[in-house]
Parts: sequence; C-alpha cells; structure tokens
Amino acid sequence: MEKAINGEYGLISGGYMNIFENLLSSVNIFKNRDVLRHSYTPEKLPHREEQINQLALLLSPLLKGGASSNIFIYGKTGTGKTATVNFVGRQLEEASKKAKQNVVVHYINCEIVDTAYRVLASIARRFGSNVPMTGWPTDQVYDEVKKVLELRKIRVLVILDEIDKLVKKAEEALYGLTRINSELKNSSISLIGISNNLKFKNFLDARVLSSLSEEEIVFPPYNAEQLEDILLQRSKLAFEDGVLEEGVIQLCAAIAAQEHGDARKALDLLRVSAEIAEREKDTKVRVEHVRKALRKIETDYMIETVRTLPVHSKILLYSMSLLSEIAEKFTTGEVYCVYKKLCSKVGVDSLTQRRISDLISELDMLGVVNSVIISKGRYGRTREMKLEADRDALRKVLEEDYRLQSLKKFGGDLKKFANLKLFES
DNA sequence: CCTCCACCGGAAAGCCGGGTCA
DNA sequence: TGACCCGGCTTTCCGGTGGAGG
Repeated sequence: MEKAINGEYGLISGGYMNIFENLLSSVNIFKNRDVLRHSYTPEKLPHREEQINQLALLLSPLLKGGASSNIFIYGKTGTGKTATVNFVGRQLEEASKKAKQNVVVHYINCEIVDTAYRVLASIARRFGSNVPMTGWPTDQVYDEVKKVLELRKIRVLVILDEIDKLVKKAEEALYGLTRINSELKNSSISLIGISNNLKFKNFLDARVLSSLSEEEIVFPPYNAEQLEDILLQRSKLAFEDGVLEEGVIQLCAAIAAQEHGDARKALDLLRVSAEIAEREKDTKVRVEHVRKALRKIETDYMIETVRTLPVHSKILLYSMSLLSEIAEKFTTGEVYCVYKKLCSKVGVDSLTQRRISDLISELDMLGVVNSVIISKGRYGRTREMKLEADRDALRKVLEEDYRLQSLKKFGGDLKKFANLKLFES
C-alpha cells in the first residue's frame, strides 16, 4: 500500500513527473485485458469438444438447405454455454458462405429482449425490416418476420439466451416461433434455447417444450483441472510473459471449482487479482493478490445483496453494526433491543422478535452474519451471532438507503446509545 | 437431579397486493 | 365489476430445550 502512495506522484529531481508518464512507465501486466471478460469468445474452447461436435452435427442440415431441429441447452452459470453456441454459430455462418447458403445466426439475450413483441421485432429488424419499437400488434410483426424471411430466402438460427426469462412474460412468442416453420417455404427458423435453470422446464407449456427441446445438450460444470486449462489458455493472451507467479492459476481454478465449477468466476478472479497487482505496482501477480481479489469479490457481492434487502433487514443490520463496535458477538435479545430503538428513530413500525429471529436466519444464509445457537445455562438459550461482512463497507451501503438517512446524522451518538440500551433491560 | 432462563422454531391464522374468472 | 384465490409476509400462540446454578 505504501508503495502505491509513494510512487503515485513522485517528485523527480525537483520537478513533477507527468502523471501519465508515470502510469505508462509502470510495468505492464496486461497484454489484453478483454480476453478475460465474459463477453469474449476464444478461438478454442477447451473441454467442450463433445458439446461442440454434438451441436455441429445437429445444425449441419442448415448447410444442406434444410432446417435443423430445435435445441435446448442447459447447464449452470459459467459452464461455457453461451461461448460454445456463439463459437459454433460463427463457424456455421462461415461455412454457409462457402457452401453458398444463406444461413444467418441471430443472437438474442432474453434478459434484455424480454417480450414477444421485442423478440419478433429484433428478428425482423435484423433483416432490414422497419418495425417500430412499439405500436404494431404482435401478429403484424409476426407476419413481417415471415414476409422478410421468405422474401430473402434466409435460414435463420435464433439463439435465445437465458430463455427462462422469456417464459414468464412471453410464452406465446415461443409457441409462435416453434410453429412458424410450417408456414414458411423458402426459409426457416431454427431455435436454440439456453437456460441455466433446470426447473424452468417444468413451467413450460407441454406443446412448447416438446417442439423446443427436440434435442438437448447438457453442459456439466468444469472440474479444477479443466478450469486450469481454460485459465492457462486465456492468460497466454491476456498477460505479458512471466507475470503470473507460480500457483496463481491453480489457486483461481481451485477456488472456482469449489463453488460450481464456474469458469466465469475463475476468470473474474484472475482478472481482479491482476488488477490489484497492477494497482499495487507489483511486477507480478502473486498468490496473495488472488486472496485479496477473492475478498474483494466477496465484499462486492455482499454489498450487492445487502443493497436489495428490505428495510427491516437493513435496520437490523445497522443495529448489528453498532453492536459490533462494543462486542464482537451478540445475542438475539440484544440486537432486537437496539433494532426497536432504531425503528422508532427511522419512523417505522418494528417487527416482532419472532420475525426478527427469522430475518437473522436469512442473513445467516446469505453469509452476511454468522450465527450459532448456544446455551448459556441459567441465562437461557439464544442465538449468538457476529458480523461476517466488513463493518465499514456494510454501513456505507446501508446509509445509501434514503429511509435510513435519519440514522446517519447520529453517528457516534448511536454507539453510546446502543451501549445504554444494552444495560437498560 | 431439578429449575428455570431466554430464546428457538413449528403451526396457524391474518393481512395485503396482485391476478383470475365469471 | 366484484367475488375469489394465491402466495408472501407478519403476528400470535405456544410447546420445547441445553446447561449453569442451586
């Protein structure tokens, strides 16, 4: 840390060094940082050969002027679903050019394009049709899609990523798309649905399900060795030679393998580690940077979960953050006591202790606090908990909430206040 | 060995916003 | 439109309990 501060705007022989010169002269760690981002599709996908071949086989009819079966793909996050499909999609387009076929791959992320209208409009617009953002009846857009495909004799492969997001709002769009082929002569629409939610199949209408998942491909999680291969391959492109210390890749792979075999997480970890090393002006990415990166990612994640918590959980956490200044561990009763007082300051009706007990369990599940039920004999049985999250970071997020503004101005007073209330009852 | 604390955690019912159906 | 239902959140009620202190 001191290294960074001393080196930041150093005085050199009486004059200030240009700040950018300083930045540029520092040792480069990254050759190309984008290689580590999720959006990057590499040239080769290690340990996905089987899925690639399967996919290619299923799509090959498109190159012979036919339609392919609809394909349903599932696997957990970071198992390479999107990367694989995009990779095969690109190859398919290249091959179709050579074979003088008119095959087009159209990728749609259903998290963003999440209604029937938008999905159809997105397809129509891709082929030059002038469909407005809103306004037309959905049927008309549907006809427009048919018209434009027929006119230009296109075989289109539509990739519906995160298709589970679409089902809630636009199941009829899926139904329409699966049926559209019977109304087309010179063109066709084939679908690939991608989902990481297995249960999603249960919610799907049986008719849609049967036509959508004519074929299924499963993406299993990567194990530690496979993740290592992936990281190794990417790091060659991403980093300058020799900047990775021995064991860095292994550690990233091992950590990610422990969770779900999530390649995305492994890549994030590696990238953040390197960014930390860079910020510290280190010449190498070290194991200790990975540990710091892990902590940073976990804190970031925690902050995000806390941000979206309901008010009562936030006030509860605020109580805990106050108590944690007095003692490391505290009991349900103590927390509840402070919580009630904070509620009246905020101007919210407090919940019952029974309910708070459940909220504490939830926070425990989320990993924000750590709680254990202990017995203090004569002095009863209770849950004893401590904050897992970093207190300062936690309080900062909590104070972002406009409803908790009134707590902010008390600052140090609240500490005394928490203290008092502890001994009061 | 018994007591009794301070809470746990299950069951059930109430409340509320949203969606459905006639 | 109103009757009805559903699911999530919350309260009420209450039986249950590990172990320090008597």
